[in-house]
Amino acid sequence: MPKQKSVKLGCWNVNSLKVRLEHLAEFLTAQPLDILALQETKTQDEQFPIEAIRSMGYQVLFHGQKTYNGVAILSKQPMEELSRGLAGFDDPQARVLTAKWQDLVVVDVYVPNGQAVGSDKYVYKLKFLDALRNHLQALADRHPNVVVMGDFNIAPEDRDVHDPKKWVGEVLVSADERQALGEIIQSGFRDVYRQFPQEEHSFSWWDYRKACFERNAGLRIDLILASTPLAARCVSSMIDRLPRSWERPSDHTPVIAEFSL
DNA sequence: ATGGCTAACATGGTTAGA
Repeated sequence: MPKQKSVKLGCWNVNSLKVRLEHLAEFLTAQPLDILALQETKTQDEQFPIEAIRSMGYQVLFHGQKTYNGVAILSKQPMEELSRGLAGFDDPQARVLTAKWQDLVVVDVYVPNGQAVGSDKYVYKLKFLDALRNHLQALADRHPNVVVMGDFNIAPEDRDVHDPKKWVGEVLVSADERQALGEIIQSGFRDVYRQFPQEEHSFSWWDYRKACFERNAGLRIDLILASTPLAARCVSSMIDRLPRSWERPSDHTPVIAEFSL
């Protein structure tokens, strides 16, 4: 019987890696995760701060572009890059990175925002989610332990929304995108945060405007989804609000899950 | 009423986020 070990994973939309490097170092000192998936690095690969990440004690894979989007996976132990983007979904936007870490397949995802229900960007969001479901299905067919984590830009349920009445039908909560997320989950994944008792009004993103963080007027749109066999090995999950309280923060805060493997 | 912040790119004001 192999010895059980604890593996801690997290995801965080940093809203510019360059601006948030000090916060990242501070966070990883407080929460020495085994794997951290970043979104919105907004960094071209040629300019990626490999050395700064290395000095934090982490290896890193990255898939970026100029100005927008960009994803990166940090880990203490070696990883192998499996793919960039989604098979069969030709996309110039750098939003998905898939890697193998020991027996785990890790998918770092930055789902499109969608701008407004019915817009071109909303249509793109739904197509992206369909391609993401296919990507995850193909991975889960070959690997029992798949985790997909990042900024989904969808609040799964009304309890993930500070004021559901105000948000009815809006992008991030609308029926079609919730349905698309539901299809991913129904294909064999679990939102591990909800496997444990959590405080009401737990959110992962707060608008910079109108003192939303101070009023806890937020949404839970950053998710860790684990394949069913892996989800059974999840022992805890939490949102770490602390980095959102720091000076000049990202508008998102990290989400963490611990597994017994 | 379409604002209110923040970041990138650029160096003033637009694009995008969510």
